[in-house]
Amino acid sequence: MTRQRALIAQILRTAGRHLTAEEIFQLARRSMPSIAVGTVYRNLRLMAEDGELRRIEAAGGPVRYDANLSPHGHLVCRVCGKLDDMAVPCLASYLSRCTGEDAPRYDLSVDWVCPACRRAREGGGERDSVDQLHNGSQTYNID
Amino acid sequence: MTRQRALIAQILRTAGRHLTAEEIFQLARRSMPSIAVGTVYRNLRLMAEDGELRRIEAAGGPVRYDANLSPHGHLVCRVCGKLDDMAVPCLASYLSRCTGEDAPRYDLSVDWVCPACRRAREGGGERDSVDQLHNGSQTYNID
DNA sequence: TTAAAATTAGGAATAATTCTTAAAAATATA
DNA sequence: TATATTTTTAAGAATTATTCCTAATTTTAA
Repeated sequence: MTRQRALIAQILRTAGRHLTAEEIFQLARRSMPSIAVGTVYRNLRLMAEDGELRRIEAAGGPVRYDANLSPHGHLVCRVCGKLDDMAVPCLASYLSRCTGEDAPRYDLSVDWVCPACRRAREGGGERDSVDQLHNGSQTYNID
Repeated sequence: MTRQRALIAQILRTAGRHLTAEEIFQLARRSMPSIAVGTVYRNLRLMAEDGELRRIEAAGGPVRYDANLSPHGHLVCRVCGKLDDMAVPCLASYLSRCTGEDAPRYDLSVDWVCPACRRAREGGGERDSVDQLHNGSQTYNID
């Protein structure tokens, strides 16, 4: 565990959102100006291999990294590109049965139009059902 | 619809597996030696935007393209890299409820060790339960 | 405290993809 | 059908994301 790796891990834990390698590099050099971009990539790769963080390959854009290790999917707005977390109950246990993995790692990204962009598109006014669904909790029965 | 685009669509439909842009380019130039790599990329992007084909971003490797439009996930072997299709019943309808999309497009890739690599690793011998799942209707070998 | 092993900074190299431009092809119009 | 307009193409330069290389530095082990 080097100072560089500790810094990268801390940035990701406190970010509160999904950062790209480049964003992590820019944040890291604020407190450690000598850090190299290759160091950021190498440590991100190693930590992902060790399961200390998750790689997420969201549609189109560059790879992002997530310190939240609990299984979840991602919603990608096709209008503004915003990335949201999404609970997918039961998916992990279904995949565990299919693959024989104890804790299967998956990457799920779903294309949608986020509530803000949907309202802008539809001219505002009516509240649509998407907001309620997104803020509520769904159950996913796969059996 | 140009000759180039028709060729690309036909290659993907008859491939029987998930091709990268580079593989599609190599196959295309056999019957149309003048085709340019940029043309392949542009048409793949346009066709994906139109929903005529699916982009799949499997862990690590380059983007692959899939003419199979029915919703399904992908299994990626972490040892040999082989890519298999995988049925995920109910996921599409769950995502439809969450996102408000009629036919939500998703990209699901799951990290596992395929049956062949698992046997090689464990020294062969015992049939494991993964094989049964794999040979059943859950998954089919595509790559 | 010193030796060995691992990691770093810095930059070159690579891979995948997009962009640019003039020419060719496709489509619309007369 | 001939011609004008629009779209798409080929070719390759440019860009973006990422990995690789090397000597120097840092970390770990003895």
